[in-house]
Amino acid sequence: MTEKIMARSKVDFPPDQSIGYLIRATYRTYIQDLEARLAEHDIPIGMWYFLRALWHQDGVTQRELSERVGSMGPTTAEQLNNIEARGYIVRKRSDTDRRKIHVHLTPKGRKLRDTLLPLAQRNNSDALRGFTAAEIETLRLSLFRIMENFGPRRANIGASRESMQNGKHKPVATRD
Amino acid sequence: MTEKIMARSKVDFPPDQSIGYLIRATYRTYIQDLEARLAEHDIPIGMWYFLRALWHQDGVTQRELSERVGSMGPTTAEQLNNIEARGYIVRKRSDTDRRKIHVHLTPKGRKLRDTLLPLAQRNNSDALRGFTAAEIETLRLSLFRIMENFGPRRANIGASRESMQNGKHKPVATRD
DNA sequence: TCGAATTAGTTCGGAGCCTAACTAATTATG
DNA sequence: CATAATTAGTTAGGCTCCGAACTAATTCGA
Repeated sequence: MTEKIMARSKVDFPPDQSIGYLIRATYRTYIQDLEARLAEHDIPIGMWYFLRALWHQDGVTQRELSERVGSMGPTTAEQLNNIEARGYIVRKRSDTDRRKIHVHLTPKGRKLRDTLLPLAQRNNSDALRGFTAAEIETLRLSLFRIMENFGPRRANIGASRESMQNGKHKPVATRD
Repeated sequence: MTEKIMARSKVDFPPDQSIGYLIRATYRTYIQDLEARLAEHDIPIGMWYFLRALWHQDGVTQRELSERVGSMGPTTAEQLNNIEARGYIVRKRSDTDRRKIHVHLTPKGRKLRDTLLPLAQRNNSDALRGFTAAEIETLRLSLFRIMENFGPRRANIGASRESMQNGKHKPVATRD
């Protein structure tokens, strides 16, 4: 009764018409779903991205991991501490450049891949249930374009340009 | 040199081909951009969503705010504490139901709207630079469909169905 | 070659968000 | 009407993530 609806006053820009709002909401439903799936295997979401990157390529440095996962140094360090404590990885100082630390999966960590990677695939295909291949490609391109619009230098946080397998990716403002 | 590329072995599912990964990456670029814009006005991102919801409709309860923003009770409580401490809102226990607390903007809080809301609009239009209206609509529908796929009961976290102004929204699995 | 700049990683502190467990008020039910 | 179930909000604690400031190693340039 004390509610005042200001909606139509002056500038009306309801939250749910903002693309940022939608992206956030979509992200949250996605992440909560994934979190629940991983919880069944006792894997905190924070570890997930790093394990995933390591299954894809083993032995990379922490710096490279940060880039691939899209996280900052401290986050990477912390998660690697957790993952190491569980015995999924070992860290080896580089011989040629002693600043660098290479991260290697242990057999235990490597074994996880077979049980956990299908989770990501199911999560993925569940998300896209009912989408045609063309719709998926359109969506992917749109997300790429948004990332590039937000900050060209950041557009490769989540995925590298060349990952668009069939180079249909329209190069938007490549910023030489 | 100690790197082993496992990419092509067995199940190859590179991170950047996962839609979840792309959504996460897009969300992160978006949120970091918004965070930076808000920082110039000394508004932490955590407050933003609640202020935004209150500018849209004032005097709602904390419960309603939680629903609109898509956050859980404790998050709402904490952010409202912060916002209240800054003098942007006051909380009033309901007379008719003393469990409820209605949240009201102060003049100070209301005034913020004029300076801050345009930020959201700029953030929005920057994100979508180069998109046609049709492309935007397609993207919005895709995000809605993903949310519904992840969990029908959650699909209204970020935006209510009727917010799709021109009812083109294909009702996917409306759950009776 | 030696000091400055850069690079890799860590430590610290804090923001944001959640779940679990709680209190208080209201509503439903026998 | 009394008790149980539900609803609104809070408190406590944990996970995720980041920026700032730091150490150590390497590279650059005068």
